[in-house]
Amino acid sequence: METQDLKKVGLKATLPRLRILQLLEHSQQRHMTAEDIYKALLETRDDVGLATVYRVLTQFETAGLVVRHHFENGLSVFELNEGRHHDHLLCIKCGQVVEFLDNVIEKQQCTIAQEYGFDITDHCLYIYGICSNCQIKKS
Amino acid sequence: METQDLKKVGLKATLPRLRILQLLEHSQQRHMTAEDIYKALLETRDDVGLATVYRVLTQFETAGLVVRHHFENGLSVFELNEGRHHDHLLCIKCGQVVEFLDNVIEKQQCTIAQEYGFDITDHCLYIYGICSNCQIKKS
DNA sequence: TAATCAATTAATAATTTTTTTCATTATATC
DNA sequence: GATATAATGAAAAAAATTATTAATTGATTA
Repeated sequence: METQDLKKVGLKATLPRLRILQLLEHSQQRHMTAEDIYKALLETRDDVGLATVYRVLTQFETAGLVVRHHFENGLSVFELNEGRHHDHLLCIKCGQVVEFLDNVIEKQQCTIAQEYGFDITDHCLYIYGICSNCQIKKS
Repeated sequence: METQDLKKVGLKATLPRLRILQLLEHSQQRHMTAEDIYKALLETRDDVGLATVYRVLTQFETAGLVVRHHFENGLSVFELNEGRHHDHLLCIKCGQVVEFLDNVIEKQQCTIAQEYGFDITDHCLYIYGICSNCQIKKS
């Protein structure tokens, strides 16, 4: 149950936190902006302030429940952290997001970091393109 | 001369545009925020409004003179586009930025895009870590 | 189960980053 | 050099995010 997930990371199980966590778990979109979440909660009559959404998401991030990304439009999007790291492939037409993990790339990143004497802490790779669907319907 | 570079892409050679272009070409930092540029111009008494800086950078971006990045703090940074694509390695302590290009990774990205039926248009890879300098002085 | 207390929230204000508007000024062309 | 047009600066507006504060909620204890 979500209440336990929150307790585990030292956060009180409050209504806003539960709702946001549930939303991230069950929403169609895996990747949501703070605004997305705020609106979704309004629709289900769970009136949670936008400031609270931001605050909770930041708490979730530091607690490791959630991962924050900056896709190239400059907006922050959040996704549930389900343990397994992955990178992203994004359609610039429809916004579809595909997650993938590739060993060749993962390894090569370590090699590169080493080469430059860096102690790697994190990385993110975004590939932008046009998905097969959007290729068909010519704009 | 920079005047020609601007004309070539269909932009009038105005003072603000020349100054910003020159700054990007000759500054120590290759990667600057709009604010950075604004401040640098103030220091040299070239009074260019912040709004103009943003406007010009956006024009430069669409003209292909400049590339815009969103590093993981969410800020936009701009760098001169000198033709050769590259990825970035960033020190999270001192902010140092290293540019690199790796064929293994480049090729693998195409392979992945293909695999998912995407027609790849662009990509960016940011590796975050601690540079050798910052590793020595323990925080 | 009620009382207590610290943590959390909503609401609002404040910040930060970026974009727009519009009157004024500069640029390129003739 | 005069003129038409495009670009600028300043200020205001928008958009995104963070901080403040008084009031409420959830957890704990009696």
